Amino acid sequence: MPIQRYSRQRERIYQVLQEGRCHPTAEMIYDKLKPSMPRLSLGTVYRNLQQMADEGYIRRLEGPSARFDAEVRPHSHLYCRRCGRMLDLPVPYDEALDRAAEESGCQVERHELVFEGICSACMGKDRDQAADAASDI
Amino acid sequence: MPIQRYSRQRERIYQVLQEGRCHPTAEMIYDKLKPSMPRLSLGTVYRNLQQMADEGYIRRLEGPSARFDAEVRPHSHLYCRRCGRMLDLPVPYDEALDRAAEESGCQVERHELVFEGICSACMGKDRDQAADAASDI
DNA sequence: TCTTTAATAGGAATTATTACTGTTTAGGAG
DNA sequence: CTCCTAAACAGTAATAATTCCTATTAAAGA
Repeated sequence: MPIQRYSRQRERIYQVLQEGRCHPTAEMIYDKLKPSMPRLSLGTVYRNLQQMADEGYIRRLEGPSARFDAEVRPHSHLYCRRCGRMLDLPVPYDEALDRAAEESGCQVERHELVFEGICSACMGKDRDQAADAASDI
Repeated sequence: MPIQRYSRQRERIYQVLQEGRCHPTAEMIYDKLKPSMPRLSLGTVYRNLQQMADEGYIRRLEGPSARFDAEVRPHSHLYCRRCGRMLDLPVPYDEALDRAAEESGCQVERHELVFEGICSACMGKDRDQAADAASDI
């Protein structure tokens, strides 16, 4: 995991993530490691998770803060990583997905489908300023 | 919208949600209404959004706090509303969904599929204590 | 071993959200 | 129409989640 430098803390954090299948929060990881690493700080956990997520070694689930929608009917969303907006997408709700998920013994009421990418508006801007294409917002 | 009682504040909050297609955060709604409702408080916005979401008049997107996963390969999740856990689900990643989403002119890199329901473990508990079935945790 | 600088610890600061308390008001009874 | 009561509000305090800041520690190349 060649991020920049090896660190005991990051290694242990990654271990915790690999061991349990529970998608722990930063705080859960902190609590788990604290006993064996008394000097560990919560900031370190957050920083390393962020870093590993940026590098693609782990995945970060869910967005930053809750958002709301007046449209109750299920529909999917696009999170534009360029402008940060959350847009509606006309991808139809596929109930078959729910039934497929229930194969594993759970009971599904609904699902949320969030795409990540660049919205059409931002794609347009890109075309105008092709020089920016390499920049990493 | 027969929640309990009519309130000007709730009406206006709902209006904002219907007008803009931007899935505003609670604070964005507050900022938008504050000029015309100088005594509006942020707590009122949060409370009414929560209330309307509970009643099903609006939808709340995204979960409570960020979680992390050591599994980088795309896979879907089940949020169990009973025990609050986020579990992996063996529903295969469907790249066709990304292509379908791009019909609208955006560029999609990946998607996140989160199911909501009751996990198999909690389903088991239900069977044991059928009396609780009616309770609303 | 020494040096350089990324990474850490610890705590302060920020942001998002909920909870609490006293005041206002919707809406039904008289 | 006026009065009453509980629901909803405003304002503020409290909590939770996350990031930022500064001095210190330590990885790893010379």
